[in-house]
Amino acid sequence: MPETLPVLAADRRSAEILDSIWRIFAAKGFDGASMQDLARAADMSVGNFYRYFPSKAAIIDAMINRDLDEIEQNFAVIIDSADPMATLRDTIAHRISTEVCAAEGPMMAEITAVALRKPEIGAVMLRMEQVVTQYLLSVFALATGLPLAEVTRRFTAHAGLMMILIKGCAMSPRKGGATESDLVAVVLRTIDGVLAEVSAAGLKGKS
Amino acid sequence: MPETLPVLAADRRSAEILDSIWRIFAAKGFDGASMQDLARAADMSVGNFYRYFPSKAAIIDAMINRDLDEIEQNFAVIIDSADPMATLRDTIAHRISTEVCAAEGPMMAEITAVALRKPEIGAVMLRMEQVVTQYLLSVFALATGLPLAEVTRRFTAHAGLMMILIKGCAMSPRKGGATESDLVAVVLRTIDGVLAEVSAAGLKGKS
DNA sequence: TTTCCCAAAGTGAACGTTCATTCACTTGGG
DNA sequence: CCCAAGTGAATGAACGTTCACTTTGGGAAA
Repeated sequence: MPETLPVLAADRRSAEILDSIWRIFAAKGFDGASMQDLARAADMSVGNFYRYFPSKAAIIDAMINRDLDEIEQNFAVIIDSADPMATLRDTIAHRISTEVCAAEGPMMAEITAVALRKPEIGAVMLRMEQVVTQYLLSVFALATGLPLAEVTRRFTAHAGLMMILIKGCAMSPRKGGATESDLVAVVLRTIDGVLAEVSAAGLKGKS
Repeated sequence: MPETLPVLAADRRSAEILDSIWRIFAAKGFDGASMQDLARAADMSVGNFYRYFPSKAAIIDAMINRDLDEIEQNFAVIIDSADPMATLRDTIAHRISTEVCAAEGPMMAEITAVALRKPEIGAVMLRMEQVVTQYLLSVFALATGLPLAEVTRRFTAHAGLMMILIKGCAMSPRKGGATESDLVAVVLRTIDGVLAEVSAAGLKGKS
């Protein structure tokens, strides 16, 4: 094994680095964080840091793919569960929750802003959203029993709406550190409405 | 008139400057745009630019208050109209529209990111959202005939949801330059649902 | 009318700092 | 002994900010 192991080790190291620098990125922003800041946060010299991430864009790219990996794991659990639709709802409810939003909001906002500014990053983020959309549609298809093509045709926009709501919760301004729980409740109720609409299409199709 | 006129002139000049630099800010971001970039875009020397905006935070502050002025004018039209609820809906529909979102999205995303990162800017943005919320609640009160206190208690979160949807539309990633019209349609339908819920409370209260 | 004056508007070179990026070098495990 | 991992000083460009200076225009004095 002269090839796969070193590559895996380097990837693991990259993941460790992302762990240590993400708070710096969230606190100072894409342009505000200097390479020396990031290297110091990762406990290494500037020169060595460049061996892992040759540019800032590469860091954001890696962070997005990192989030994507985590999301894929979440969806694996959802799809394998007994009631995928209910598990999806619970997962979203957790992601919407005040604490999770406060932790991930600044980073999401930063990446969103950069994605709209730099086309290269925008492409990466668009691909990520498309993957998430595919997963959501898979769950919809599983829950309704409808063919994926029909679900895609009818509910792609519904999936997009759900993502907007989730992102919106994370990025809404905080009064004293937390999004108001009332707002979270209403958003969750709206998501429940969307999911109910999808489920209803399944029942109608079956009857 | 030795005082009021000069002040107004300076404010007008500041507004002109904001007009010329906002595209630079949207394209390069808060930290990415240098003072020399901004001064050049405003067609003036660096030193003179500092006379109008002594810091970047002052620029964002001015931009937010600028947006707020525009929004207040919109709401003045809405509240004075024959059917405030319907006019509100049309105004939102226009703001959600693909072209408007593509134009304002990057700037909104940038400000949102900065607001979550710098508490001083976060405070300004929070105040802005609170003002907008107040206006929305005023329209709700006007349309339902319910007292403002009750409307505030029952529908503040609804107003927050509407703002999340509007921001979400502006900041969603674009495939080939525009948000998909399907998504816009679903979002608008959701907003219609929220407005209908509010209106229903008014009918119930009256019957 | 002409002259003069002064405050406001505007200039841009200069300063010290910080940045991204490079590279000759050292370290350590196999 | 070799190669990947790691170092950090060095470099030149770009940054924010300042400041001594010039230009402009609208009255007051002549």
